[in-house]
Amino acid sequence: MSFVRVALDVPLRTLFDYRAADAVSDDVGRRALIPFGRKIVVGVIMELANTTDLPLTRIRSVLRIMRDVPPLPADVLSLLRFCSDYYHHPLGEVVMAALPTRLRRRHALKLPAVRRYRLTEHGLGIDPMALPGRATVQREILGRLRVSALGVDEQILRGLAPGIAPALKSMSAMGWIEAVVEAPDSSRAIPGLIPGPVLSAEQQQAVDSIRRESDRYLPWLLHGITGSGKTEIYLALIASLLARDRQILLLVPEINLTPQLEALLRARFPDTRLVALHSGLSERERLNNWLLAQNGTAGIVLGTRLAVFTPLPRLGMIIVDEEHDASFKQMEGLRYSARDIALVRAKTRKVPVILGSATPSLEIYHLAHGDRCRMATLTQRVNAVLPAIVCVATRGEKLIDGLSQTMLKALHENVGRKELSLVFINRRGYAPVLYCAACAWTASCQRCTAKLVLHLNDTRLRCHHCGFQEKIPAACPRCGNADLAPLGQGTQRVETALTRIFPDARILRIDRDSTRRKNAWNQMRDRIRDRDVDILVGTQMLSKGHDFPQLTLVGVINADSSLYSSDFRASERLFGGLTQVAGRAGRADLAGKVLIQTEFPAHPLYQSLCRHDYRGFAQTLLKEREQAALPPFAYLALLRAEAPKLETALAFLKRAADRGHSLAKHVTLYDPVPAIMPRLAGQERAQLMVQSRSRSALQVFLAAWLGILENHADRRVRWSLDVDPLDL
DNA sequence: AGCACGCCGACT
DNA sequence: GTCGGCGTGCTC
Repeated sequence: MSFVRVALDVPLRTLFDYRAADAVSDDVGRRALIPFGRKIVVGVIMELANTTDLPLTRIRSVLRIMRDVPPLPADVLSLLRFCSDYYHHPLGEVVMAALPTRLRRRHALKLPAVRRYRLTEHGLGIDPMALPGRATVQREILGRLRVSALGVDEQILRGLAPGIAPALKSMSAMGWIEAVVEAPDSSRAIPGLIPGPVLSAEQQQAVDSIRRESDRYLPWLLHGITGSGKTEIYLALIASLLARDRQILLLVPEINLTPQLEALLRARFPDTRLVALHSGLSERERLNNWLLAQNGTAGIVLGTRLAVFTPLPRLGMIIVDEEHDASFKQMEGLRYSARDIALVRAKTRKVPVILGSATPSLEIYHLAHGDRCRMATLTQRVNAVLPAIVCVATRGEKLIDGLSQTMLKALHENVGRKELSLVFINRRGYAPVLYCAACAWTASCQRCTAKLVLHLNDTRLRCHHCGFQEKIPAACPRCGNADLAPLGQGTQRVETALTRIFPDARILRIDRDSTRRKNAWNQMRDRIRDRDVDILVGTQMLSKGHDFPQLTLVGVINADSSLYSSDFRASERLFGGLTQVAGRAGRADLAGKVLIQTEFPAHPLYQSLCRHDYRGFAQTLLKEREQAALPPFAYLALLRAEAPKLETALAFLKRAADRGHSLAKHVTLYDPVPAIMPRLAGQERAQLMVQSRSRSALQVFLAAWLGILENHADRRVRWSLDVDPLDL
């Protein structure tokens, strides 16, 4: 009798046994259609078995093993198992979350025809420039096909512009181009390569040392200051791997960053099939790209954290760009760190993994000082020097909408020189607080422990945590005073102030609100590139990986707010964030200057920042972390609980702690406390921290502890475990 | 999670 | 007399 053990998308820590007479070992990793309760669902076969622990009467039969796409390979299955064990999350949910949504459903798949187009003899003789001016799409296609003698995948062409499909049809009809239909795996050929800039000695050295060790598992921290050309290193490494017929997995923090990098990769490697994998794709694109990665056709997979689970038969290297970025950690459900999982995956596949950053996480920086991780360092900017960073003391200063005289003067001069300036505030909206001067009332969210943020362009108060919004009251709801005042600065307020102070300057605000409209961000980037802007006002969005070549002045206001936060990672993040914004200044041939307004110019963080001294600052923080037994010198887990009443959540955690104490060996359980934001979207939240100097002791404890917690579930409380939490 | 079963309050 | 509230238990 043969059985299969199936992973299902249910929050249960078990696999489910089914009868499957026709199952063979090649079916492990395949999807199966099965009856579950009174529904029919899709699961993934994790194991074959000859026996089962259940009475045979309870075993049902698999309806169909779905052999339409190849099975998940062994290394992905073991990675998913690892994830489930390490993050203590039900295996079924982990496995199903790693599949593209289309594959989680039972409907038959329409599999994409892999078709590429190439120029015919006739087409080769057509001069794109000789086409009528309005034939932009045809010109684009011809231009693209001219670069690649091998032809270009239809999917890639379709991505070039809207209206590609009909153009392909008519161009085929005219005999300019022809379609080549081929079996999925036959498209490999020696990839063409457009040479990039000549590498600096330092860059070349980094590339050489990584290349020397590229046949085994080895993590590399690529620590390169902003503007030092880390991307060129990735490209050089990618080129050598493609030449050896290997696939590269390139992970980036956010979708925002992919279009630029994607364009660069496509330009440099015109014959290599590159696929993107992120949540911004349609289900269909996601499935197609995933399949191209899985069957080995895609040479480069560029994706966000979810791409770390993609099957890659010829994987040769994993690159994690902006390794320190918090977006690599998923904050709900399976709370995994794609950066950490990338390390595990590289290890099982015996390939190198490159972790790039100008401001590495202390975890990785510390790791790179041991013998299990190498470090390659870039200390010089390509064709530029680092900007001068200067603190502007604001204590006792009179500020105009948050801006000091020094800042305004610098902006004035920079605008006069026709150079680009950036004012950075990490807060969108007009003002973070609406305040009644008569009775000290402030507008706060009914559902969260948070103040409502004043948005003046649509005259509403908004909660940035739960999305609640309402009209701005005409008078104080508590005392009737009609004189309500906005307190503090947001991007809109600074934009308004600058417009007033510099009436002739072209000012552009960039934050989540101003870029919400589709394509808005692209248009804004074009405006900046075309030098149609004098002053940019923006949030974090601006600091992540964007190059603004003419930017020479960066002003930072309200940086102090996170200086004395209760989160032990706050200063690491502040230093990193400020280094990243500062790094936007002074590229190409123009010197840059950075002004940071602060009440505490003598603070060691700012002192290190002004000296561009990441190393010194990191060493100070590491010493503190070691003394306090915090990561990377200890390992943490957080049991989070939420309930309608805080007392319920706290009581649950208290009971959990009581049950845990007897199990705790080399593990410390702290007292349950309310979360940083005790109420969020109407739910009250608390958390319990578990700490250990030993990762394995922590793991052993968590496994035993969760077993107990599951048997004492309180249905009023929703709880979850966060291993290696980033936010406390 | 989802969905059944099951036992107590206000309605056609 | 029933419709439906959500407590409890189960899914191979």
